[in-house]
This record gives sequence, structure tokens and C-alpha cells, in this order.
Amino acid sequence: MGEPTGAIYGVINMMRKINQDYQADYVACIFDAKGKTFRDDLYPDYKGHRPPMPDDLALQIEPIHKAISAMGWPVIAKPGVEADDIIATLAEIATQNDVNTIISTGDKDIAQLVNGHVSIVNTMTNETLDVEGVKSKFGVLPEQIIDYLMLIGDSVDNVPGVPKVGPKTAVKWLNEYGSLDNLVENADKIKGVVGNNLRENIPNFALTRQLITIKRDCEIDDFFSDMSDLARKPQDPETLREIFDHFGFRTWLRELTGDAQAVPQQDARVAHDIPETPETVDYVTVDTPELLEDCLKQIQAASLVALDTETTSLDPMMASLVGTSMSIHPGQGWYIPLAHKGNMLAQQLDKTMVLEKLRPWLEDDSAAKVLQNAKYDTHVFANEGIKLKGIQDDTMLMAYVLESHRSVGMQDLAQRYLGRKGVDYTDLCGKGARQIGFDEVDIEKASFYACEDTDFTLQLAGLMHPLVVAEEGLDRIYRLEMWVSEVLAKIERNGVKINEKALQQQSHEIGQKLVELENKAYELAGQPFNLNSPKQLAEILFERMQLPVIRKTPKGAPSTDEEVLTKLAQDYPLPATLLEYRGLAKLKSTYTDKLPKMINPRTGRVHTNYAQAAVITGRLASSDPNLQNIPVRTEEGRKVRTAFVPEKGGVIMSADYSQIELRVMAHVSDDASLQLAFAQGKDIHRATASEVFGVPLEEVSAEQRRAAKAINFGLIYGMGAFGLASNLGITRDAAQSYIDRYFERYPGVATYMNLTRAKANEQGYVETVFGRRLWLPEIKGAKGPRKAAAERAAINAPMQGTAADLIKMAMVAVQEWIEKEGLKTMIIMQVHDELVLEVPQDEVDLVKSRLPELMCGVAELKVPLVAEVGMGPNWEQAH
DNA sequence: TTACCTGGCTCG
DNA sequence: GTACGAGCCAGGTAAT
Repeated sequence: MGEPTGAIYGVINMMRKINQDYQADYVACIFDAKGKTFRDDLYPDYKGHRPPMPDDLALQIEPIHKAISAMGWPVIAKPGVEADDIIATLAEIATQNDVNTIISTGDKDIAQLVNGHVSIVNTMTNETLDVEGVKSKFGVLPEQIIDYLMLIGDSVDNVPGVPKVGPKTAVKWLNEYGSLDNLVENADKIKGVVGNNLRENIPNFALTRQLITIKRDCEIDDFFSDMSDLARKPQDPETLREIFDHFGFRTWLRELTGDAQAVPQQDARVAHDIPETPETVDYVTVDTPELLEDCLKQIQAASLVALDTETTSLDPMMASLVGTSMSIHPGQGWYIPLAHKGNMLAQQLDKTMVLEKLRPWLEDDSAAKVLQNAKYDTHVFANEGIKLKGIQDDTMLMAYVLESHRSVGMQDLAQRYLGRKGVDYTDLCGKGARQIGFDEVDIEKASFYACEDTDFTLQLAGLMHPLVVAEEGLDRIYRLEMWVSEVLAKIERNGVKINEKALQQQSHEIGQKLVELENKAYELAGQPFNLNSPKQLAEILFERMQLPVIRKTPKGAPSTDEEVLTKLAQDYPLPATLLEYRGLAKLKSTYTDKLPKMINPRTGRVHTNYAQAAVITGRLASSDPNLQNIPVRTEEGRKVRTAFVPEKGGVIMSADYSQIELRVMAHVSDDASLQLAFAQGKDIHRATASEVFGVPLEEVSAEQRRAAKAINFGLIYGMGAFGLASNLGITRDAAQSYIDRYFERYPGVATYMNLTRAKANEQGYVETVFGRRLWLPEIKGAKGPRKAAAERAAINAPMQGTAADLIKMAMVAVQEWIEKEGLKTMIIMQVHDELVLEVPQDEVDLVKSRLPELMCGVAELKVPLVAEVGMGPNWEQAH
């Protein structure tokens, strides 16, 4: 099915404009389909670089064709044309029909406005045809067919705030909306235009999106500026909705997608009624003492209040409160501006005064509040010396528990659950380098935005909460996530002490080594080049030095990654040098240089951010800085860990679950042999080797154990013989026989994998032991490699997800215990299966004995959980 | 100059 | 095409 986004966008605009201002007589619908008809004789440089024409080209054309037909206009749809053909076709239409206006689609390559006069440019051949040129080539003067050229699509392309959409976003859209129909239902959300490169990446997007209108009897400047204006305002949702309805787009597309509709939803999602959009809203800016009193009185009396903060920074530890908003009814909201800059200061109540008035309510555990990502606001209030309490619900976490694979951003939730499109943060503050702080935003605009946020939050909570509690498993996971959110806020705030000097010293040493390696590389290469550039490196290795190309990247460039360099290093000296350089450069730029810069000047510690709703399996993700990927596998890398230190008089303690995912596999697969091995406390890889290779436990060789370990890990990831073979450097047949033997010895595992695959295919999701639901949108519908990938994810998800559930429960248990005992011990990091704590000396014995008990006692699986504890003067030595 | 993408590398 | 899940960095390039 043709991808309508960009094209529809252009068509809508075109139709609106035509309908309103320009009475078109004729619409030419001409598609630049490339592919088979591409004229190699004309464009030799492009030979071989063109994708084949998609088989369903006609289908792709149909949407636009029908759209235009629906207007009652005649249409010429003609695929497989190039610049010259388009011009010729236009000429044909113009001469054969007595027309005033022609609307055409085409490619921007073919036309260009030059000095208010039309010329025709073919950017592929660089051939420019002026008036005479057109005449001689086509036998008709351009004035006869055109007065003005306008590229609607192109204008939209270049409008600030309307992003150009690349293949990733386009695919994301398709996945997100599931079907063309859905996409259209959400048309007012579509912002952007499909870019040229889509054609090469996704055949379905081959539909060209530019629309050229050709207009007679109109001042060219006016027309151009009108069109530009139009293109700049396409995101107005109401207007778009109107246009859609007016032209019957929904009906039209439903007809078109009749087949698609018959296919069941790919990611069946929770059903709910989208509420009516309210006619008006009651949003109040609280800027007088009277209004403040009124607001206070009402929030104190309310049973549930949606709360939100506006701040100066996305970094929660650095953010300063600019304003706060509350809602107690749908369509209603208060915004209390507190720190908007400049001449807006006079329009605000005193920040300190307001916060003191709010404090009792904010800190009241019995005053129920609902927030979107409460962890952030907890930090913001903490920065102002306020302990936010009474967090009853978190809409972000509800959304995450319901559908962890989809966006949990406020805007997306509002769209999905409320059918509303709110003001986007970037609409207010811009983005990137030109982004302004929220304290620079007009109070009036800020107020609407902030009130809308809490308004949405309250409504979302009302809609999502019943969906969550309706399912026992989801409810349990949601309550866990609420606890985890609170614990994470504490861990983030605790931060971790970094030995800045040690890292600087390491940076210095690495820097010197890098210079040496660089010079050595230049010598071996016979010329200087940028060692950090894969592109330049590929030129040196594969062109200049003529080394064999081992593998290519997805884009077709010769790969220079570790695997390739390692192989080349067997025969040549340069790759080995590069490998060493790469490792050290990564170490320096990402860790030894970066971490000291991340130290918070106020606390003197590094505060990571744990994203609780980012990973589809339920894991956490750490960022800014990411403390979950600090090096450990190499000697030099581990040095970085020695810089993670306790305050004076304390130690670093680390506790990690042993073989957590394999234990989960033993549990869920119910495989007797695997469970027995764990029950007997065996070295699991050795036990596996013994089974697979048929040797007694004590006779397992190091090589056999290594292979067994690879098998064990591979199985967790849903690996096949190909993967295992390349991992172990053995033949595919040998790898297959290992796998076969494994499944013979552990038949429960084989059964479990087949069942999981079947279950995922049938219901579209899999579950963890504790009821976390993990959707696999691509398991239905998709085919070939994509479906296979979804099936592998389905195998892995219950194991990774259950492990995530377990450590989350452990975090809550440990933090509760610490608080109950009134200890000074702090959890400072979580690394998926490991908890890192900073423990004062006098609490060491207590924590060391209790920590593993707590971690292993969070759940009773069919195999024992084991946690290994270590401690030391730094993280490295705590293992 | 900025914003996005690619290739590569770090972790569990 | 080929093993799951993440985040971050430097270089390269397209758009401004």
C-alpha cells in the first residue's frame, strides 16, 4: 500500500489552496516513479544506483489518484516518467485541453524559479532550458503551458518547525499507527514531509511527494508568498481535520485500505473510548493573592490533583522551578508563574511566599497527586527544598506498563488516549541551539501549555488507571514501578563520588599512548589520516593498501569494525595498531574525559538519570552519564572503575545476581536438568558442557566450557547455528550439532522456546513471570527477517524482563530496609543485575550479610536465586 | 553553523 | 540476513 503521509500532506494543502483561491480546471497527477523506466541513456552517472520499480506501483499511485478524482477533476496518472516526460505531458495537457490552471505532481528536480521567470532545470543532467530551449525541445513555449511553478512539497520541506521525515521516522509512523487508516485518523499529528532518500530505503515510499502547481493570471510573487504561508501553517489540526472531512478523505482511505482493515491489529492494544474534545477550557493564571487562595482551597479539597512543574533545565538536578500547574477537573487548570524573567517578574507572585503556602499540601502524603514522570518533579521540588509526597499515580508509568514499546511522552499519550494534540514544548521554546529557557516564555503562553499538561495528565489517569488495574499482572507491575520511581529518585540524588584526579591522570596517560599509536599508524599506512574516521580508514586499508574487504556495512561501505580488524590483524600490522587506538580513544572520550565534566558542582558527585520507561523489556536505561556501560572487560578499562569511590570512612559494596537470566530460563522452561544443575549449585556452563559434549563434569575442558557458555548466552538471545558458528569460529554444521545436542539434553528449553514463539505469534505479546506484558508489534504482519527478529525478541523478552522485575523488587526491598533500619548506607547505582551501594564503615557487616538475603528473597523461583557480594575502596575492587 | 545519520564501541 | 536490550562519541553530510 502506498505511503500517504507526505503525499497526502501536499495534496491537502494543494486542495485547500485550489479550493479557496485558485479555481483549477485540470489536475495532472504525474508520478516520478523511477525504476525500470529510468533512462540510463540520459543519466549514465546514475546507472545501477536505482532501486527496481516496486511491483505494486499502481497501488501506490492510487491514493493520490483517487484523492484528486474525488474532487471531481480529471486526472492523468502516469507512472514512470522523468523530468522531460513531465514537461512533455504538461505541454500535452495544455494544448489538448482548454485550460487555465494545471496542477501537477512532479519532482522538484525539474523546475526552478529564476528571476520571476520560469525555466526548466533538470538537476540530474544540469541541463537548463530557457524559454527558447523549451520551445525547441517540446515545440511549445513554456508560457503556453505554465505561468508559474510552485513546489508545495518543497516549501513544506524547508519550513522551520516542519521536520523533514527520514526513513526511520516513516517506518516508525507505520509501526506506530499500524495501518494506513490509523495514520489517517491521526493525520493532524503528521508533521513533516517524506524526503527523497526514502525512495531508496523503502520501496513503498517511492511515491513522489512534490506537487507543482501551475497557474495563470496571477502575480507570481503573490502566489509564491501565499503558497509559502500556506506551507508554513499546515500543522493547524483543526483546519486539517476540516479539510479531511470536507474532502471525505477518511471515507476514501477506508475504502482504499479495506484489505488492511481485515487484518487484525498488529499490536492489539487496550480498548478505550476517546472522549469528546471539550469546547472550551478553563485555564487560569494565578497571579494575585486571591487567586492563589482560591487555588489552594480547591486543591486541598480535591480528591485527586494533577500536578506539573515547569523549569529551566531538562537535567533534573540542575533544574530550577519556573512555575507549577494543577488540575482538578477535565478542561480546567491553574498555572502559578514563579520565575519568569525580565519584565514578567512584576506579573508574578513571590516565589518563596507561594512555595511556603504550597508546601504543606505538596508534602502531605495524604493529598493525592498524579503526575507525568513524577521522578522529575520530585527532583525539581527537592531542588527547592520541598519533599514531594502523596504521589498516587504516574501517567508515564501507566502507559509504560500498558504498552512499553510505545512512546510514553505526554504529547503522544494525549493523541492516543484523548485524541488531542497539545501544545508541544518545542512550539514554545524552539529546539536545539536556538531553544530558549521556559523562564523566557510569555506567561500567557506558558500558562496555557502548563495547564494543558495537567489537564491531560488528569484525564489520562482517568482513562488509563482502569486499564491497568483490570489486569492483576499489570496492576502488580504498575505498583512495583511506582515504588521503583521513588527509589530511583533517591539513587539519582545520592549520586556517586568520582575521583576526578585519577581520571584526569588516566586521560593524560591515554592521550600520550594515543599519540604514539597515531604516529605508528601513519608510518604503517605511509601517510597521515584521521584514525577516528571509518571512512578514511577504509580508504587507507582497502584502496591504498589493497587489503581484502571482509564485510560491508549496511550502507555498503567496507566495514572496519573490531571483528574485521581482528581478522586482518592476523596478516597485517596496521589493523592491530588501530584496534588498540580505537579502544583507548573510546576510553578517553567517553569515560576518562567525560565523567569529570559530569560532576555536579553543588554536590561534588555524578548524578546519572535512570530512564524508567525507555526499555521495552522493563529494564532501566542510564544516561547523562550512562553508568551502566562503564568498562569492565579489559585491564585498562577497569581502571575507570577504580575512580568510583566512597566518601571517606566508607566502602563501595556491590551485589550482583548470579546467572540471573539463565536461572529465569530454568524457571520458565521448567526443564528438569537445568533446574537440577542450579539446585545443586553447579557451575552452569561446566554443567552444560558436560551434557552437550557427553563428558563427566570434572573432565570438561576449558574450550568445552567456553563453547557451552556461548551456547547458554546465545540461547537467551534466540541465536541460531549461524550466530553460534561465527561466535565460536566453528563451522555451521558443528554449531548446529551443538545446538541439537543441547536441546536433546534440555528438552524443556526447546519446548519452552517453541511455546513462547507460538504464544507471541498468537497473542502479539509475551509476559514475564510477574505479569509484565511485552508487546511485539512486528510478530504479526511482518515477514522474513523482520519477523524472525521479532521472534528472537520474543524468546529473549521474558528472561530479560523477569530479571528486570527481580532487580526492581530488590531495589525496593533494599531501600525499604535501609530506611527502616535508619542506615546511612546508600544505593548509588543499578547495572541491570547488580546493585552498587556506598556503605559507612560501621554499617558494613550488617549490610554485607543482609543485602544478599534481601535480593534473593524477593521471589521464590523454581531455582534458587544467588547474589554475590563484594566490597572495596572502589567499584573495581568491590568485585 | 546546526542537526541528523552512520559506524563503531561500551555494558548486562 | 543471521544474537537480545541499551547510550554515547567522532566524523560526515545536508540544510541553513
